[in-house]
Amino acid sequence: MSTTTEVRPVTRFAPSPSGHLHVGGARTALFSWAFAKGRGGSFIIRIEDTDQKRSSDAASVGFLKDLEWLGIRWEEGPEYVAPDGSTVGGGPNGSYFQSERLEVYNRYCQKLIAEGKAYEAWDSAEELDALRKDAMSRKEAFRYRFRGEVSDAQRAQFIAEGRQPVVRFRTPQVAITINDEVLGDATLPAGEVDDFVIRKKDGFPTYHFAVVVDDELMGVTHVLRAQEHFTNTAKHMVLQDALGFRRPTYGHLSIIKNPDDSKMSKRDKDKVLRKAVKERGWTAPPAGTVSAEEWTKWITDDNVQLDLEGAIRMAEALKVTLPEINVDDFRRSGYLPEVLCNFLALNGWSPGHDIEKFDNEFLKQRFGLDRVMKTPAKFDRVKLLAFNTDAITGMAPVDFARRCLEHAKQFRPDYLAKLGEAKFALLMTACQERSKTLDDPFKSNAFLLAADASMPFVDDKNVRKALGIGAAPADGAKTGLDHLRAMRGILGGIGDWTQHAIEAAANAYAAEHAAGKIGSVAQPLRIGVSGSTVSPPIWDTLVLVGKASALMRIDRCIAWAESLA
RNA sequence: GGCCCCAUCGUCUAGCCCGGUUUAGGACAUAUCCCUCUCACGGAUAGAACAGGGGUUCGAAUCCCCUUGGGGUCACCA
Repeated sequence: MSTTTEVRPVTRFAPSPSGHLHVGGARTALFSWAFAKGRGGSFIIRIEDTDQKRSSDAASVGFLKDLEWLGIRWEEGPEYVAPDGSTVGGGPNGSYFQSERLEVYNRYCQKLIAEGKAYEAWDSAEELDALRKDAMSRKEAFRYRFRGEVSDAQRAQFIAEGRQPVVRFRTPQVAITINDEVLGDATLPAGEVDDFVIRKKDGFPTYHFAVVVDDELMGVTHVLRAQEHFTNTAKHMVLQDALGFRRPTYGHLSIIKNPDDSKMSKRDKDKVLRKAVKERGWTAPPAGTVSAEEWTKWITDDNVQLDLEGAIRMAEALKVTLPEINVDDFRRSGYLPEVLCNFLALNGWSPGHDIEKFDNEFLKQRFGLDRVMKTPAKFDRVKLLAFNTDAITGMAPVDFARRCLEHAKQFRPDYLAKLGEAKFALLMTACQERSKTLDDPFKSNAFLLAADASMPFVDDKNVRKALGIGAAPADGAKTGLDHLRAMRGILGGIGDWTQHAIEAAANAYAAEHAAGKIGSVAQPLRIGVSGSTVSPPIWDTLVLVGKASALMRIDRCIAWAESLA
């Protein structure tokens, strides 16, 4: 028993506080979770909130909901009540917020100072800047080194000046070999790591110090994290040695990039909006998007980000689509959590044997560090969409309907209100095979929500062709508009407004007047009730719109088409 | 710039560690055709890669070196 307990891995996901989970973070969490859970171990979440400037508020752990949605649950960490009522988190090694563990870090920090392994440094920001500039002028990387003992008199003088010391680690001047299960071993030459800060002047530990102390105290055995931490690992290892801690196994994951090779970032949304604004030459915010002050700040400083609601309104005004970056963005767009996990796992890992489709259970059983990719992956939304499409078309109709209903409650309440239960169910059956996301039934059928008296008709090539506008009909042949006029009369006489009855009437008409070509009748009807040449199957569409609305829309369409001719 | 790491179709990748079984496999995307009331789905077919150069070897995508390209890091941010 005890021997098996010893080999059970403990992993953790340790983000700084955020309201949203970024896809890169989601993948790190997924891999960490899968690694531990597949080996009977446990998975911890810890909040790295040691930066007081990025102060945390209530929304600071909003990303927990995203993790839960993905099916990633944690044994230890912040407590979270899932939508199903169960509680996730808690645990014996808390607090899981670093800002609440200051005395722990101080204890170890004092120990290092007492042993001469760390020391107070009193340099001001200006002095450090000067040192950096100096190093830069010699084309060298700046490395802080112990600058000599500070006498008691000097120390008193600094305190009198109101200066606050930081604590720096006295890094041994030896070569340091980083062991990494993904990237392999790498040796940094002696002197490469400087005397880095372990306690800031505000008394908070730096990331490097807190992470080392917590990983030890929480029993973390395996650390999977972003590749940007790879070189930092040397700092963590010298610290572990100085404190007499064991060394966890490390694995550094490559970053996820955009198709254009840029690093995927939350700023990408603003990038898209700024580009569109620039192209249109807008100098003021469109009405109902963001305030003038927000606009000014945003447009003059590329580092300023619009909040999500503002960004969505702006995107609508600009008619651009915001890139999905956060897990919640994908949820909003109608992606399935199991598909997102599957696809995320494929970015940087593969099970081999040409297996691509799998669930988290499979991932848990098969995931290992030996098959993790060293190279950065580009996030291919098109392939993600294809995976999502496959999952949706392969879903039992009842499941599709149920999940769309959940989605609609959350993001499309207006469709629910307008359609009612029966028509909502019909929309689901009519849309499943042509839906790529849970949002498609709504996103691509906005005409269902339109008012009969004002629904717009698209004036494009396809519409004109289907209606026969602008082109002389072949000898004696009827135009689409002619068919529409005739069908208006036939439809008006149908008492039993069902797909079957409508189709039968249309077929009979087409057989006699359109050489049996139902398409030349269906398309004008489609334009009539939806405003364009694209909709769900036409008989379903007519039922969804309803008889009265359909007739009214067709009348308006005829009048509109006549005005074009 | 110093230091560290990486390199297979357009993209995600299999194969590489343990050289020959590879005319380098799969998926997404692309092209053409078929199906079709629109859109989509689906079916069929096709094109598409070992970054470049040196070695080692009977033989290299697989091992070694160099070049080029890419990434990370060099904060009192994580």
